[in-house]
Amino acid sequence: MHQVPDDFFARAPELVAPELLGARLLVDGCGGDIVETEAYALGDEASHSFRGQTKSNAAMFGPPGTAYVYRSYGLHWCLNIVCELGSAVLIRALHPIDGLDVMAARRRISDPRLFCRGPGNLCQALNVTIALNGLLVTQPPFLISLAAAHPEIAAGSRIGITKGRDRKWRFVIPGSPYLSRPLRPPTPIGSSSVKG
DNA sequence: CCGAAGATCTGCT
DNA sequence: GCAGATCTTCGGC
Repeated sequence: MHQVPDDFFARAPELVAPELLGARLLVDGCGGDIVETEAYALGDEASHSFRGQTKSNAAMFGPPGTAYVYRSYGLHWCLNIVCELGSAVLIRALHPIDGLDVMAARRRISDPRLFCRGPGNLCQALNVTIALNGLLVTQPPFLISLAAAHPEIAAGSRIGITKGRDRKWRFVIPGSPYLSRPLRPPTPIGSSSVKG
């Protein structure tokens, strides 16, 4: 584990996203190791930045390393880390390690595999809300340490989007029990399943 | 000015 | 596998 270099996030999100796998993400000392990320680029029709800067997505146009937190479906919060201008990496799941009892209480469940399974659950477990929007993830209450060694990485289609499904910008540690969904093998032509 | 859509999650069938 | 919960911005009329 080591410090994040100053220019780490000042790159294309599809390069940063796989490198965040295995990194430890803590918020006020609570969190664990990232096992699933997705990249959203500027000019990417699936990205919130696609139609330009607005009030709600302004953090996406902030400096690299900025936290972009948005509300999803009126209920959940989701955490992104801004990369080069107008792009970001969505943190989708992590392996809970520190503050397990706190996360259990926030999530009101006891199975650690479910604490941070999916972007909404992750934010509930780490107490990430709009209050953290616009803050730098290289500063408190955030703490990010990159993995000492690169873990095994696999890529697939992003989840829950209707546009931009062609890009294989979902990155996971294959076989991890903490993924929001398992990574499925490439879908044969003509299959009923579309999601990867 | 109004309403459709949305980077989700849970519980029930 | 699917519908419902729930809210806010922004795009279109």
